[in-house]
Amino acid sequence: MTEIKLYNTKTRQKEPFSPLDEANVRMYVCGPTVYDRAHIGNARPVIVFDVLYRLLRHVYGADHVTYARNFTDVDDKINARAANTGRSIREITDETIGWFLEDMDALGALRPNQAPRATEYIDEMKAMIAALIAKGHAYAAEGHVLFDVNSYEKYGSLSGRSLDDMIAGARVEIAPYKRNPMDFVLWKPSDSETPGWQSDWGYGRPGWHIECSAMTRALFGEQFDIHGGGLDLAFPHHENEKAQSCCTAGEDSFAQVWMHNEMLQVEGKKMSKSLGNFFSVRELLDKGISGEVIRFVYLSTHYRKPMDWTEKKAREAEATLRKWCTVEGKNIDVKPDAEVVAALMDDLNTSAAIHRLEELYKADDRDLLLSSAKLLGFDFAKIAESDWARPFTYETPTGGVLKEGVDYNPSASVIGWGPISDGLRDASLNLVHRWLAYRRNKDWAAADGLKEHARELGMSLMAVRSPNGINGGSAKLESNEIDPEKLDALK
RNA sequence: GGCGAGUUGGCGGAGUGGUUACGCAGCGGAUUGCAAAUCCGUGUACAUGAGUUCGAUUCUCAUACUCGCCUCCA
Repeated sequence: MTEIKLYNTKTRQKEPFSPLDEANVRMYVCGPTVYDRAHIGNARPVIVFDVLYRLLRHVYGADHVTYARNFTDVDDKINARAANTGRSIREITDETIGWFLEDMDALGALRPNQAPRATEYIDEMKAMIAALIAKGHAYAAEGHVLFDVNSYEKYGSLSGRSLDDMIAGARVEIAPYKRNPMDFVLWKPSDSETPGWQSDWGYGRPGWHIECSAMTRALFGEQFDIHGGGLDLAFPHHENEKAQSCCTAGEDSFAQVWMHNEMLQVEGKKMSKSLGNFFSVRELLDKGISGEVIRFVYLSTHYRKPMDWTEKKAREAEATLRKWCTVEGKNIDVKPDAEVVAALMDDLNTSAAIHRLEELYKADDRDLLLSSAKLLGFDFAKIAESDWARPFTYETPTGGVLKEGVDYNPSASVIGWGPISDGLRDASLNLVHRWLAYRRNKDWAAADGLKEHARELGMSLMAVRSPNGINGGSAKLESNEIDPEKLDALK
């Protein structure tokens, strides 16, 4: 068996993946802070690591992979949202978690085995903070507990930074109680307005980074295999997680492989609220762009390259998926194509895997196409049932000559995507017949005029040959929202 | 200011020390009243300069440009 190779941020190279325990491969991915709808950038790690999860399950067996993704449900953004809306924190976080799962389901992402919430692991965090203090890696000051970066020699090694460089150009918070400007908060004081827990260092709440260290410890133990997340988390979040964990359990502890997906842009620009190109997964779905199309666009770019979300890519992805989903296959138990698997094993080369799907499509190997697509998280059978991917065609019976040289009964058809109203169908078929009548009379000007007007409404008229040689016609609808009365009014 | 990534044909996007994916668009032909659809055919691209090499788009160095992170952010 070929081995999986993954790019490890820690070593800056692609290396063979060998799990600590093949019977229980453990992967942890940083999940969202739950205060608002997931934006499309949030979806990238979800989709990327979903593919990895599927691949690991394929290689090691579905029962031998544990995937955990947390919800950060204690955070100042959440507090602010609660203060602004007057709603309780729990209400906000519960609702947001529901949205998140719903939206990610739509993208075809499998749910992780574990979805720990930070607030359920406060005791573990406190224990870890206490351990760090005991070992001299952290200190309490003015109600805060801070991690002492100078106490960890390898601080900065994950993200490739040195303390001196960072301090030199730093934009860090200078606080009087910090020994080093880069020291980061493990615990901070809460007042009556903010959520908090009693601790040895006073009433307070955890800093952001400690939750991942504490939760992986609780769920996975001191060591686990893969830790994933967006590249923006590499520093400071992951650097700090690593420092916390390694200072309590040794340099070999915590994640063996660190993986980071590159960022996402929109139409060539950084997605930001100020540019107005900031939108949520839900907004995309509501616009009629299906989750599978979104997934396809994401997977056509390698995860370690910046990905540009564009309308054009979405349209192309939709066309491709429609094309592939027309294939019928029954035997979904067939093993996925070896080349698709090999592409994924090569540091998740999803783009190459998709290329291979195109070849399988062209080779007309339907079972293999379906089973391989499934490994990428596409269920073609299901997609084929969805409105956007389901073609509709209505055909009148094949035409015939009723009276030689005088009467025609040409066949007419209407084709398009998704559901169509009877009114639109009938109006379309009528229009086809009128067009065919002009053609029969060789009134090309009238025929072409009608065709042009129909095109303006979103309908393409095409001549087709019936098997018996009699010309028929077909109307292709670009949209099923065309007003039938407007079609009837066309001359 | 610090750190990092990238620059491939019209667009998107893999990949390789010598045989140069693939998709979309385009072009030519068949076909068509004209089209559409379909079928057949078609593209020698790898930022710039230098170096290593028998040979580099692929390795090394420099330059330019783009982008990201360092601040809540995946």
